[in-house]
Amino acid sequence: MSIDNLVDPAVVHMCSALGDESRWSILAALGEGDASASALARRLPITRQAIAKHIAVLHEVGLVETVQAGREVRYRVVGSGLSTVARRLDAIGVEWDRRLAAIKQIAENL
Amino acid sequence: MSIDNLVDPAVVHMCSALGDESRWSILAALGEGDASASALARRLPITRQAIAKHIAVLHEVGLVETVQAGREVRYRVVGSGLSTVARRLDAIGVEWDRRLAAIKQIAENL
DNA sequence: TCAACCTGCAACTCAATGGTTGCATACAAC
DNA sequence: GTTGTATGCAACCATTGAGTTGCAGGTTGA
Repeated sequence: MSIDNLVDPAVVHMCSALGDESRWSILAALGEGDASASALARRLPITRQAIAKHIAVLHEVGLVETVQAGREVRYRVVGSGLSTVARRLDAIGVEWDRRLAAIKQIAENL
Repeated sequence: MSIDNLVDPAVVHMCSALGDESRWSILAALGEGDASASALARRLPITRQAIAKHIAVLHEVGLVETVQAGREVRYRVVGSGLSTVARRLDAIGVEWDRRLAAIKQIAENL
């Protein structure tokens, strides 16, 4: 298995989405239960529009899903999205360590 | 266990570091074996200085380690770093899904 | 009808960052 | 000693992106 094959653009985008504190705050807030953008804006120190942009990013990578509830749009965390990227990262990490161990053994046999 | 306790600044920084294509290219190149910044610059389409900055970021979050080899500084991937963040992400994802299932069950019991 | 919401879109500011060039330094080899 | 190569630091540019304000369109309910 090649390392390059393990590098997935989807994983990069997912990590990019997760590399922001505000986005984690939104995810944490949604962890208390589904909420609309306006509801989140009342609890978080940023505006509704900023939250909307963040949620768009999170939705794009599949970390949140939308639930239409009357006139408002509620958002929900998709926990399995995190688990998916976690498995990918772990696989890559294991592969790297395996390769490193192989190189080490070759060096010792010299 | 609270979601907020699961949100770790170290994880955010790690994800931020992994949210860049060039950084993944560097990691992939290092997966072929340890290399110096100059050596990487010959293989990648960006300058040595750009690579040095990226490696500084990767080193800061513990994804690469430095190996002094004479006058040159070689870099090595730390695969366990990926595995660590993977476990954290998976734990958070599982917790979110568990909570979501609990909410669902409460709703069904109404 | 009108007021109070929620939503969406567009334009703007401002800081962070990916990338560059340039220069100075240090070490290795011929 | 000189040449070639490796590193480090600083300044600079261009782009991205987080966040804001402002405005317009829909719903709900009094």
